[in-house]
Amino acid sequence: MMKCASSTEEKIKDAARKVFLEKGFEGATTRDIAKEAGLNCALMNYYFRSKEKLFATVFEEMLQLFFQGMTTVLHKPISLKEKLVELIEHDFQTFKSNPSLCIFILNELHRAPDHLVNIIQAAKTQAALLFEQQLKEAIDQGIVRPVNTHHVLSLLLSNTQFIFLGKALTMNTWQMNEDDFNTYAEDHKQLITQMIVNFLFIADPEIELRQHGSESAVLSH
Amino acid sequence: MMKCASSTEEKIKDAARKVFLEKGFEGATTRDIAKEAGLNCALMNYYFRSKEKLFATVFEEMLQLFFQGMTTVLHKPISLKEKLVELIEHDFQTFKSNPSLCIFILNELHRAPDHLVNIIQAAKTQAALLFEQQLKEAIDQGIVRPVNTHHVLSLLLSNTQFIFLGKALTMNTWQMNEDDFNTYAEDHKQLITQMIVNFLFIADPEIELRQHGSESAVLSH
DNA sequence: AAATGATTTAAGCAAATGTTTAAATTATAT
DNA sequence: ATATAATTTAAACATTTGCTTAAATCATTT
Repeated sequence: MMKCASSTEEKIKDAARKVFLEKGFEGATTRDIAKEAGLNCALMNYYFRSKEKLFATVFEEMLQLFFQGMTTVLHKPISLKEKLVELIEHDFQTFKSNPSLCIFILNELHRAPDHLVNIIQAAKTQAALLFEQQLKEAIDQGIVRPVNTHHVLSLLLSNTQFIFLGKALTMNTWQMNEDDFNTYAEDHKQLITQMIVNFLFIADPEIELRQHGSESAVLSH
Repeated sequence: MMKCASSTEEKIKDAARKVFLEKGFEGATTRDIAKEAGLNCALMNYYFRSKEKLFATVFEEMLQLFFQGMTTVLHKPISLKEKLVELIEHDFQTFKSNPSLCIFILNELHRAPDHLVNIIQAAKTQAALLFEQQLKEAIDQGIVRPVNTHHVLSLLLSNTQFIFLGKALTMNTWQMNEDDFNTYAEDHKQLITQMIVNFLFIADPEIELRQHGSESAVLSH
């Protein structure tokens, strides 16, 4: 009864993912996807009912993958500071291995806000609240500057996303090749990690001086 | 010989700007634009030769406007710190009054990198070098942490853009109305200004304690 | 092997798209 | 006023689009 359904289905999804990421929803055509998959274009509607449905499937899977990584980090039994560092690391890794992902997600957010909002709402309850609680505790303990969860998440996401959003521009403007860019991205990751941690965590001079040496030395006159 | 060319031309550009901003290049149709302008759709090709050319015109004008503001700030005879603050203020203002502008620009960067790159290259030589020089001087004087110009510009742009890129998501996720969002954006502006300035400028305890009171107080144990 | 149901294909449909055409209208110069 | 050139319009053109159809192919069951 079944020949190799899952195989073709996967081929279509793979092709769709690639083409949608590259050209966006409107920019991609069903024939583009079929060609990329090396399949008849009617198959697209046989397995998924429409371009819209195929897109939604691919999009949700991709977002799922992204959130899964974040959720894993958020659930780890580690300190808030370690969590922040790992979240930044995770985002950098994700977007580095797939630079089109940011603009793809942001585009969908602009095209059909409700779609993304619904997915986020579902994922939110899982682990974000845990993070929020941990942040609040740290604030209560006077370890962290009093700041809204939302602001913190914005800081993380904006600083990790942007570098990859502007990758083409950066490489061109500053005459970089792929290696140069990776070096630059790595530097920037260190920089924003330091900046965000320094900003959020209220420095305990005794400890901070040993941990961050040069950065904090200047504050100890 | 001329009836009211410039008037119709402007009407088309206004309509195109609006529709392109809303739906992007592929998402917008020539008929959408004609309808928005209340004009026959053949006029679009009479004044601009093609959809692509119309888009390029509108896009370049919009980018010009954005850079003009930045250039003005960069040319002001003020300190580096004041410049940073004003740049952040300018970007926030620009994107606040036109939230679609970020995604629009980033989209074009993804769709046709060369287009944007050429424009930027032309604008770059004007005022950015001036900023770079001022930054380097400050670093030499030990006022500012040794950091690349590019990193600084990334910090500015990423933190100002992101909040507006994710506006729809933010408002929905955190149940905000337009006023709430504006308040949040204003808060975030203050926060990132403080964070970036604190990070870049090497604090002179004597002065900093008076300027930033609560933030730096903790560092003075 | 024959029958059945799942999968794949080629062909094409209806609508939409960017663009052109040729005629109609309007403004301007003589 | 009339001729001329600029502007505007309705209609249509050729492609491209998402999607459907109906026949062909393949795998599985009996």
